[in-house]
Amino acid sequence: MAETGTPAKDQTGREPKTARGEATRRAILGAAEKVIGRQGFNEASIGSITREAGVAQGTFYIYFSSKDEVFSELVAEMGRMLRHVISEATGGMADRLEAEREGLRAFLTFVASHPELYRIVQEAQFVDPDAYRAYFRTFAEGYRQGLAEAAEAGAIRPGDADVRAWALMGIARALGEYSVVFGDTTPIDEVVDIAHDLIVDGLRKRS
Amino acid sequence: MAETGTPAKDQTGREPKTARGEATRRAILGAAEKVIGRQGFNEASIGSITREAGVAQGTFYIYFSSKDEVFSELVAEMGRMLRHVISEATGGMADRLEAEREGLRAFLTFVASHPELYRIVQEAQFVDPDAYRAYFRTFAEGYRQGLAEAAEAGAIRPGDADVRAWALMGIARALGEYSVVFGDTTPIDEVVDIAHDLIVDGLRKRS
DNA sequence: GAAAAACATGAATAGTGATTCATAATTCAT
DNA sequence: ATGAATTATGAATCACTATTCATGTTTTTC
Repeated sequence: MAETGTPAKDQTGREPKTARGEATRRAILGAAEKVIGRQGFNEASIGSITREAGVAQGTFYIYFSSKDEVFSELVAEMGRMLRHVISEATGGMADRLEAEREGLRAFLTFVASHPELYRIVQEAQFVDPDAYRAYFRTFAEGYRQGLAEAAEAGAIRPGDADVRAWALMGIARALGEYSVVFGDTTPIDEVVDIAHDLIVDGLRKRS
Repeated sequence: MAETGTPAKDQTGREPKTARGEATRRAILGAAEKVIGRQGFNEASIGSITREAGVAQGTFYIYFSSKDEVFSELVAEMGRMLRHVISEATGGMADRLEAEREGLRAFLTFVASHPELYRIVQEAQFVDPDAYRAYFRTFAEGYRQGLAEAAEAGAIRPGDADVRAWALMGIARALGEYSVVFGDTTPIDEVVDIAHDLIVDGLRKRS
């Protein structure tokens, strides 16, 4: 009966039923994150993943039904971790503009310490478009709501929450990429302050 | 601009020396844009590209030395076209903030009419990281300069031009993706106005 | 108008790597 | 302890596709 916890997908690689199996599955997932994050989806062979995990090639298929499946799982994991980290950071904040700042800081901090996961999400656009869109839609929807409520409450200027949500996500993403992909070394706190200043007050000079 | 015409790279597929060859090369490049843009780099086989172009498989290698090479060429082409379109749109503008608006509009318009090229640039991050970084660095540098000069001249509030350039590129990119990848149908002009309002005046409510 | 140069063909090659499977080892339940 | 379930192995399979090449066609050159 029970059978909760089962993602209800297809006949995917079955869940381990032993501590030993659980450990092996984790090892493979961790190795996949490392190897795919480093070499990209196509360069990362099942062989290189299992080698990194220290198991035989066939073992992979005990826990995952395909190369794509392990990838999707990583994308979903990234989404969960990120949402957790951000909501943790902005949880009790009353001031929307401050929440904006702290959310950005949490995002950039997380990304800096998980560059592999970051690359994986980017690549998901091509490897697993559904997972990619789900990832962004989930974020965008939460963001949109927050902005809409803040505008409603008069905490920020009114304006289309949808487009704003995408624009602000775009800033976060670009700055994450700036450091991860382009290797910029400006300290996160500085980047956050500069970007937050732009987000809050815009470019226009005031008299 | 000028340029010699010979990219000076390695022993790449040679340039055509005949009108006929020129036409074939163009056909292949166009087919590659269509097929790779639609199916992604890895799904797009040389066979599918040459079929689309209406030539034999071997013909591909008369003009390109590898699958990667045709890809790089497309990325470079996208960069050139985009820079041209944007500088065309913002060329004589005195007001920096207006230039910002028109640049964004030009970008979104271009992207909407060339969704394949857009996807290709995104994918370049994994297929040809050097081309990808070159593409963004070139944009970022131009943007940075524009912002720095505007700040210098007192046309906008002072602030780190580098981070701002990346943030603003991020907005453009996210909004482009919003329409191309996520199929949003909000008219470009509306999106531009909302985003420009945010860029210029920020989120903060003023008394 | 003939040899040369350029272009085109598509079947063959050749390397790759995801997935399967027969077999073996380990762990669990009783 | 012992049969059943679970987990692990890694060599073999199998499909796929980038690239090459020997040959044929078209265009240019003189």
